[in-house]
Amino acid sequence: MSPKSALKATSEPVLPETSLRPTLLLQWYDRHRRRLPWRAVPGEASDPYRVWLSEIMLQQTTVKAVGPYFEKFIARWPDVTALGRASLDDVLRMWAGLGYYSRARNLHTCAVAVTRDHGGVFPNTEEGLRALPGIGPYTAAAIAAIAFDRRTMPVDGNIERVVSRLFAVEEELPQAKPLIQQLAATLLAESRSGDSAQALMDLGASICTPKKPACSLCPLHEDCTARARGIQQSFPRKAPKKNGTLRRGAAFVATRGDELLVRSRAEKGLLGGMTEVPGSDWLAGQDDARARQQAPELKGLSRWQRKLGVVTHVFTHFPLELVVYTAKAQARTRAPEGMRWVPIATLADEALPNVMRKVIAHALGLSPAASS
DNA sequence: TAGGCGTGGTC
DNA sequence: TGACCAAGCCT
Repeated sequence: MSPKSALKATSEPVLPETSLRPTLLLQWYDRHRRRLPWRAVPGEASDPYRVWLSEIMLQQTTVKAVGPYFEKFIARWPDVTALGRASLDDVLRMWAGLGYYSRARNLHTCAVAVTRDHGGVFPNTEEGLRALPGIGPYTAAAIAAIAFDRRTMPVDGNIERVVSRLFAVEEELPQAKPLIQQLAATLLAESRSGDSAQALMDLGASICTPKKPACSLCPLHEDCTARARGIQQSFPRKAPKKNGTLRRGAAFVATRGDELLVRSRAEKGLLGGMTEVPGSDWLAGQDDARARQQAPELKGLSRWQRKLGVVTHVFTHFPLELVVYTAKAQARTRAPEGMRWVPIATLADEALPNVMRKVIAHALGLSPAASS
Protein backbone atom coordinates (compact mmCIF):
# COMPACT_ATOMS: atom_id res chain seq x y z
CA MET A 1 0.00 0.00 0.00
CA SER A 2 1.44 3.34 -0.99
CA PRO A 3 1.44 6.25 1.44
CA LYS A 4 -1.03 8.05 -0.78
CA SER A 5 -3.57 5.26 -0.81
CA ALA A 6 -3.09 4.87 2.93
CA LEU A 7 -4.15 8.48 3.29
CA LYS A 8 -7.25 8.06 1.26
CA ALA A 9 -8.38 4.91 3.00
CA THR A 10 -8.89 6.66 6.29
CA SER A 11 -11.99 4.64 7.04
CA GLU A 12 -10.25 1.34 6.43
CA PRO A 13 -7.49 -0.17 8.52
CA VAL A 14 -4.04 0.66 7.28
CA LEU A 15 -2.18 -2.59 7.10
CA PRO A 16 1.49 -2.47 8.00
CA GLU A 17 3.27 -2.67 4.71
CA THR A 18 6.33 -4.70 4.11
CA SER A 19 8.96 -2.05 3.75
CA LEU A 20 12.51 -1.29 4.62
CA ARG A 21 11.62 1.66 6.79
CA PRO A 22 11.76 -0.09 10.18
CA THR A 23 15.11 -1.63 9.29
CA LEU A 24 16.57 1.62 8.00
CA LEU A 25 15.37 3.32 11.13
CA LEU A 26 17.00 0.82 13.47
CA GLN A 27 20.24 0.84 11.49
CA TRP A 28 20.33 4.60 11.87
CA TYR A 29 19.46 4.34 15.55
CA ASP A 30 22.24 1.85 16.22
CA ARG A 31 24.73 4.35 14.86
CA HIS A 32 23.30 7.62 16.08
CA ARG A 33 21.24 7.00 19.20
CA ARG A 34 21.57 9.57 21.91
CA ARG A 35 23.15 8.43 25.14
CA LEU A 36 20.70 9.36 27.85
CA PRO A 37 20.85 8.63 31.58
CA TRP A 38 17.58 6.69 31.57
CA ARG A 39 18.37 4.52 28.59
CA ALA A 40 19.73 1.02 29.01
CA VAL A 41 22.92 0.37 27.11
CA PRO A 42 22.46 -1.97 24.13
CA GLY A 43 21.95 -5.53 25.27
CA GLU A 44 20.97 -4.55 28.79
CA ALA A 45 17.41 -4.89 30.05
CA SER A 46 15.81 -1.55 30.78
CA ASP A 47 14.50 -0.73 34.22
CA PRO A 48 10.75 0.05 34.18
CA TYR A 49 11.19 2.44 37.09
CA ARG A 50 13.77 4.51 35.26
CA VAL A 51 11.72 4.44 32.07
CA TRP A 52 8.59 5.53 33.90
CA LEU A 53 10.35 8.28 35.88
CA SER A 54 12.00 9.68 32.76
CA GLU A 55 8.81 9.56 30.71
CA ILE A 56 6.90 11.52 33.34
CA MET A 57 9.66 14.10 33.58
CA LEU A 58 9.92 14.40 29.82
CA GLN A 59 6.27 15.28 29.30
CA GLN A 60 6.41 18.68 27.59
CA THR A 61 9.91 19.14 28.94
CA THR A 62 13.25 19.15 27.19
CA VAL A 63 15.87 16.43 27.59
CA LYS A 64 18.35 19.02 28.75
CA ALA A 65 16.10 20.24 31.57
CA VAL A 66 15.27 16.73 32.74
CA GLY A 67 18.82 15.37 33.01
CA PRO A 68 19.84 16.77 36.41
CA TYR A 69 16.41 16.11 37.94
CA PHE A 70 16.48 12.50 36.84
CA GLU A 71 19.90 11.97 38.41
CA LYS A 72 18.77 13.60 41.67
CA PHE A 73 15.67 11.44 41.89
CA ILE A 74 17.52 8.21 41.13
CA ALA A 75 20.20 8.98 43.68
CA ARG A 76 17.68 9.66 46.40
CA TRP A 77 14.99 7.12 45.46
CA PRO A 78 16.63 4.25 43.58
CA ASP A 79 13.45 2.24 43.12
CA VAL A 80 9.70 2.72 43.08
CA THR A 81 9.14 1.46 46.62
CA ALA A 82 11.63 4.00 47.94
CA LEU A 83 9.76 6.74 46.13
CA GLY A 84 6.48 5.31 47.42
CA ARG A 85 7.74 5.70 50.99
CA ALA A 86 8.81 9.31 50.47
CA SER A 87 6.62 12.20 51.60
CA LEU A 88 4.82 14.24 48.99
CA ASP A 89 6.55 17.34 50.33
CA ASP A 90 9.96 15.85 49.68
CA VAL A 91 8.97 14.86 46.16
CA LEU A 92 7.61 18.33 45.43
CA ARG A 93 10.74 19.97 46.79
CA MET A 94 12.90 17.76 44.59
CA TRP A 95 10.69 18.56 41.60
CA ALA A 96 10.77 22.32 42.13
CA GLY A 97 11.84 24.12 38.97
CA LEU A 98 10.77 21.45 36.50
CA GLY A 99 7.26 22.82 36.08
CA TYR A 100 3.87 21.16 35.63
CA TYR A 101 3.69 20.27 39.27
CA SER A 102 0.66 18.04 39.02
CA ARG A 103 3.12 15.62 37.46
CA ALA A 104 4.98 15.44 40.76
CA ARG A 105 1.79 14.78 42.70
CA ASN A 106 0.75 12.07 40.26
CA LEU A 107 4.27 10.66 40.33
CA HIS A 108 4.06 10.22 44.07
CA THR A 109 0.53 8.84 43.99
CA CYS A 110 1.59 6.42 41.28
CA ALA A 111 4.61 5.21 43.23
CA VAL A 112 2.40 4.60 46.25
CA ALA A 113 -0.09 2.67 44.12
CA VAL A 114 2.57 0.50 42.46
CA THR A 115 4.10 -0.24 45.85
CA ARG A 116 0.83 -0.96 47.60
CA ASP A 117 -1.33 -2.49 44.85
CA HIS A 118 1.24 -4.14 42.60
CA GLY A 119 3.88 -5.34 45.03
CA GLY A 120 6.36 -2.75 43.80
CA VAL A 121 6.25 -4.09 40.24
CA PHE A 122 4.97 -1.98 37.35
CA PRO A 123 2.15 -3.46 35.26
CA ASN A 124 3.62 -4.73 32.00
CA THR A 125 0.68 -3.98 29.73
CA GLU A 126 -0.46 -0.74 28.17
CA GLU A 127 -3.87 -1.14 29.76
CA GLY A 128 -2.45 -1.75 33.22
CA LEU A 129 -0.12 1.21 32.95
CA ARG A 130 -2.83 3.48 31.59
CA ALA A 131 -4.82 2.96 34.79
CA LEU A 132 -2.10 4.59 36.89
CA PRO A 133 -2.19 8.32 37.69
CA GLY A 134 -0.17 10.56 35.41
CA ILE A 135 0.09 7.90 32.71
CA GLY A 136 -1.88 8.73 29.58
CA PRO A 137 -1.99 7.08 26.17
CA TYR A 138 1.48 8.19 25.13
CA THR A 139 3.29 7.32 28.35
CA ALA A 140 1.57 3.94 28.69
CA ALA A 141 2.64 2.97 25.18
CA ALA A 142 6.15 4.32 25.70
CA ILE A 143 6.72 2.32 28.89
CA ALA A 144 5.13 -0.80 27.40
CA ALA A 145 7.37 -0.62 24.33
CA ILE A 146 10.62 0.51 25.93
CA ALA A 147 10.52 -1.33 29.24
CA PHE A 148 8.50 -4.42 28.30
CA ASP A 149 9.08 -4.71 24.56
CA ARG A 150 5.37 -4.70 23.84
CA ARG A 151 4.63 -4.23 20.15
CA THR A 152 3.09 -0.77 20.35
CA MET A 153 4.11 2.60 19.02
CA PRO A 154 3.85 5.59 21.34
CA VAL A 155 3.12 8.78 19.44
CA ASP A 156 4.50 12.01 20.85
CA GLY A 157 5.05 15.37 19.24
CA ASN A 158 8.27 14.20 17.57
CA ILE A 159 6.68 11.15 16.03
CA GLU A 160 3.65 13.13 14.91
CA ARG A 161 6.00 15.43 13.03
CA VAL A 162 8.11 12.67 11.47
CA VAL A 163 5.11 10.60 10.42
CA SER A 164 3.05 13.49 9.12
CA ARG A 165 5.97 14.45 6.88
CA LEU A 166 6.84 10.95 5.78
CA PHE A 167 3.26 10.36 4.59
CA ALA A 168 2.34 14.00 3.90
CA VAL A 169 -0.69 13.78 6.16
CA GLU A 170 -2.93 16.65 5.08
CA GLU A 171 -5.42 16.27 7.89
CA GLU A 172 -4.84 18.72 10.70
CA LEU A 173 -3.96 17.93 14.28
CA PRO A 174 -5.46 16.97 16.60
CA GLN A 175 -8.04 15.32 14.31
CA ALA A 176 -5.25 13.47 12.51
CA LYS A 177 -4.09 11.63 15.64
CA PRO A 178 -5.80 8.30 14.87
CA LEU A 179 -4.47 8.29 11.30
CA ILE A 180 -0.97 9.20 12.45
CA GLN A 181 -1.14 6.47 15.07
CA GLN A 182 -1.94 3.92 12.36
CA LEU A 183 0.80 5.15 10.05
CA ALA A 184 3.32 5.26 12.89
CA ALA A 185 2.59 1.63 13.69
CA THR A 186 3.86 0.67 10.23
CA LEU A 187 7.30 1.81 11.36
CA LEU A 188 7.52 -0.77 14.14
CA ALA A 189 10.20 -3.37 13.56
CA GLU A 190 9.16 -6.99 14.10
CA SER A 191 11.16 -6.96 17.29
CA ARG A 192 12.76 -4.05 19.17
CA SER A 193 9.57 -2.01 19.51
CA GLY A 194 11.13 0.25 22.12
CA ASP A 195 14.08 0.99 19.89
CA SER A 196 11.77 1.68 16.96
CA ALA A 197 9.96 4.27 19.05
CA GLN A 198 13.12 5.82 20.43
CA ALA A 199 14.62 5.89 16.96
CA LEU A 200 11.70 7.97 15.72
CA MET A 201 11.97 10.28 18.72
CA ASP A 202 15.69 10.76 18.19
CA LEU A 203 15.07 11.36 14.52
CA GLY A 204 12.48 14.00 15.35
CA ALA A 205 14.70 15.65 17.92
CA SER A 206 17.88 15.78 15.87
CA ILE A 207 17.04 15.52 12.15
CA CYS A 208 13.34 15.96 11.46
CA THR A 209 13.16 19.16 13.49
CA PRO A 210 10.23 21.60 13.37
CA LYS A 211 12.28 24.14 11.42
CA LYS A 212 14.97 23.49 8.85
CA PRO A 213 14.96 19.72 9.05
CA ALA A 214 18.28 18.14 8.05
CA CYS A 215 16.69 15.92 5.43
CA SER A 216 19.96 14.99 3.77
CA LEU A 217 20.97 13.16 6.95
CA CYS A 218 17.68 11.33 7.35
CA PRO A 219 17.65 7.57 6.82
CA LEU A 220 14.13 7.84 5.39
CA HIS A 221 14.55 10.86 3.16
CA GLU A 222 14.29 8.95 -0.13
CA ASP A 223 10.96 7.71 1.08
CA CYS A 224 9.51 10.94 2.43
CA THR A 225 6.46 12.26 0.60
CA ALA A 226 6.64 15.77 2.03
CA ARG A 227 10.34 15.97 1.22
CA ALA A 228 9.70 14.91 -2.36
CA ARG A 229 7.25 17.78 -2.70
CA GLY A 230 9.60 20.22 -1.00
CA ILE A 231 7.04 21.10 1.66
CA GLN A 232 8.32 19.13 4.63
CA GLN A 233 8.39 22.15 6.90
CA SER A 234 4.66 22.70 6.52
CA PHE A 235 3.92 19.47 8.39
CA PRO A 236 2.34 18.61 10.68
CA ARG A 237 -0.71 20.53 9.58
CA LYS A 238 -2.32 22.26 12.51
CA ALA A 239 -5.41 24.33 12.90
CA PRO A 240 -4.16 27.93 13.09
CA LYS A 241 -4.39 29.51 16.49
CA LYS A 242 -7.47 31.72 16.14
CA ASN A 243 -6.13 34.23 13.71
CA GLY A 244 -8.15 32.66 10.93
CA THR A 245 -8.03 29.41 9.04
CA LEU A 246 -5.23 28.60 6.67
CA ARG A 247 -6.19 29.24 3.08
CA ARG A 248 -4.45 27.74 0.13
CA GLY A 249 -4.15 28.60 -3.52
CA ALA A 250 -1.92 28.61 -6.56
CA ALA A 251 -0.04 31.43 -8.26
CA PHE A 252 1.03 31.33 -11.92
CA VAL A 253 4.17 33.15 -12.98
CA ALA A 254 4.48 33.38 -16.75
CA THR A 255 7.49 35.04 -18.36
CA ARG A 256 7.98 36.25 -21.90
CA GLY A 257 11.65 36.98 -22.25
CA ASP A 258 12.35 39.50 -19.51
CA GLU A 259 8.69 40.32 -19.00
CA LEU A 260 6.17 39.02 -16.54
CA LEU A 261 2.42 38.47 -16.86
CA VAL A 262 0.38 40.42 -14.29
CA ARG A 263 -3.12 41.73 -13.70
CA SER A 264 -4.83 44.08 -11.28
CA ARG A 265 -7.03 42.92 -8.45
CA ALA A 266 -10.58 44.15 -8.03
CA GLU A 267 -10.84 47.64 -6.60
CA LYS A 268 -12.63 46.50 -3.50
CA GLY A 269 -11.77 43.87 -0.98
CA LEU A 270 -8.51 42.28 0.00
CA LEU A 271 -5.49 43.95 -1.62
CA GLY A 272 -7.95 46.03 -3.62
CA GLY A 273 -6.47 47.47 -6.79
CA MET A 274 -3.06 45.94 -6.22
CA THR A 275 -1.04 44.18 -8.90
CA GLU A 276 -0.79 40.42 -8.82
CA VAL A 277 0.24 37.51 -10.93
CA PRO A 278 -2.68 35.36 -12.07
CA GLY A 279 -3.79 32.91 -9.45
CA SER A 280 -6.49 30.62 -8.19
CA ASP A 281 -8.93 31.64 -5.52
CA TRP A 282 -7.71 31.33 -1.94
CA LEU A 283 -9.77 28.90 0.04
CA ALA A 284 -9.56 27.01 3.31
CA GLY A 285 -8.81 23.41 2.51
CA GLN A 286 -8.04 24.27 -1.09
CA ASP A 287 -7.14 21.25 -3.15
CA ASP A 288 -3.86 21.61 -5.05
CA ALA A 289 -5.24 19.91 -8.13
CA ARG A 290 -8.28 22.16 -8.17
CA ALA A 291 -6.17 25.27 -7.79
CA ARG A 292 -3.92 24.08 -10.59
CA GLN A 293 -6.89 24.04 -12.97
CA GLN A 294 -7.31 27.78 -12.60
CA ALA A 295 -4.19 28.60 -14.58
CA PRO A 296 -4.64 31.29 -17.24
CA GLU A 297 -4.92 30.02 -20.78
CA LEU A 298 -2.37 31.41 -23.20
CA LYS A 299 -1.41 30.26 -26.61
CA GLY A 300 2.31 29.84 -27.16
CA LEU A 301 2.96 28.91 -23.57
CA SER A 302 5.13 26.06 -22.32
CA ARG A 303 3.75 23.64 -19.75
CA TRP A 304 3.19 24.99 -16.27
CA GLN A 305 5.92 23.72 -13.98
CA ARG A 306 5.37 23.38 -10.27
CA LYS A 307 8.08 25.03 -8.18
CA LEU A 308 9.16 23.08 -5.15
CA GLY A 309 8.09 24.53 -1.85
CA VAL A 310 5.33 26.95 -1.01
CA VAL A 311 5.04 30.65 -0.37
CA THR A 312 3.45 31.54 2.92
CA HIS A 313 2.07 34.84 4.03
CA VAL A 314 0.10 35.94 7.06
CA PHE A 315 -2.67 38.46 6.67
CA THR A 316 -4.32 40.07 9.62
CA HIS A 317 -7.17 37.63 9.57
CA PHE A 318 -5.80 34.53 7.89
CA PRO A 319 -2.59 32.81 6.87
CA LEU A 320 -2.06 31.94 3.23
CA GLU A 321 -0.09 29.20 1.55
CA LEU A 322 0.51 29.39 -2.19
CA VAL A 323 1.97 26.82 -4.52
CA VAL A 324 3.74 28.43 -7.46
CA TYR A 325 3.78 27.40 -11.11
CA THR A 326 6.01 28.86 -13.80
CA ALA A 327 5.86 28.80 -17.58
CA LYS A 328 7.65 30.48 -20.46
CA ALA A 329 5.83 32.20 -23.31
CA GLN A 330 7.04 32.55 -26.87
CA ALA A 331 7.85 36.02 -28.12
CA ARG A 332 4.77 38.05 -29.06
CA THR A 333 2.47 35.79 -27.06
CA ARG A 334 -0.55 37.97 -26.33
CA ALA A 335 -1.67 38.59 -22.80
CA PRO A 336 -5.18 37.32 -22.02
CA GLU A 337 -7.87 39.93 -21.56
CA GLY A 338 -7.37 41.96 -18.40
CA MET A 339 -3.73 41.04 -18.11
CA ARG A 340 -0.53 42.64 -19.30
CA TRP A 341 3.17 42.02 -19.73
CA VAL A 342 5.45 44.19 -17.64
CA PRO A 343 9.25 44.29 -17.68
CA ILE A 344 10.69 42.49 -14.69
CA ALA A 345 13.11 45.38 -14.34
CA THR A 346 10.27 47.79 -13.56
CA LEU A 347 8.39 45.56 -11.11
CA ALA A 348 9.51 47.83 -8.31
CA ASP A 349 7.22 50.48 -9.82
CA GLU A 350 4.19 48.21 -9.67
CA ALA A 351 1.77 48.14 -6.77
CA LEU A 352 2.97 44.72 -5.74
CA PRO A 353 1.85 43.62 -2.30
CA ASN A 354 4.32 41.71 -0.20
CA VAL A 355 2.75 38.36 -0.83
CA MET A 356 3.24 38.84 -4.58
CA ARG A 357 6.85 39.89 -4.11
CA LYS A 358 7.37 36.62 -2.30
CA VAL A 359 5.66 34.67 -5.05
CA ILE A 360 7.71 36.26 -7.82
CA ALA A 361 10.93 35.91 -5.90
CA HIS A 362 10.16 32.28 -5.30
CA ALA A 363 9.27 31.69 -8.92
CA LEU A 364 12.33 33.41 -10.37
CA GLY A 365 14.74 32.21 -7.73
CA LEU A 366 15.43 35.73 -6.48
CA SER A 367 15.77 36.89 -2.94
CA PRO A 368 12.51 38.53 -1.89
CA ALA A 369 13.89 42.04 -1.60
CA ALA A 370 11.81 44.47 0.39
CA SER A 371 9.49 41.74 1.46
CA SER A 372 8.84 39.95 4.74
C1' DT B 1 -13.27 18.86 24.32
C1' DA B 2 -10.94 22.80 24.87
C1' DG B 3 -8.31 25.00 28.27
C1' DG B 4 -5.00 24.94 31.98
C1' DC B 5 -0.76 23.68 33.50
C1' DG B 6 5.70 25.93 34.09
C1' DT B 7 9.86 26.53 32.43
C1' DG B 8 13.61 27.34 29.33
C1' DG B 9 15.24 27.72 24.60
C1' DT B 10 14.95 29.29 19.81
C1' DC B 11 14.19 32.39 15.95
C1' DT C 1 10.65 39.87 20.47
C1' DG C 2 6.56 37.71 20.82
C1' DA C 3 5.21 33.45 19.25
C1' DC C 4 6.22 28.80 19.13
C1' DC C 5 7.95 24.67 20.83
C1' DA C 6 9.55 20.55 24.14
C1' DA C 7 9.04 12.41 25.17
C1' DG C 8 1.14 15.10 27.57
C1' DC C 9 -2.25 14.60 31.13
C1' DC C 10 -6.35 15.84 33.48
C1' DT C 11 -10.85 17.78 33.90
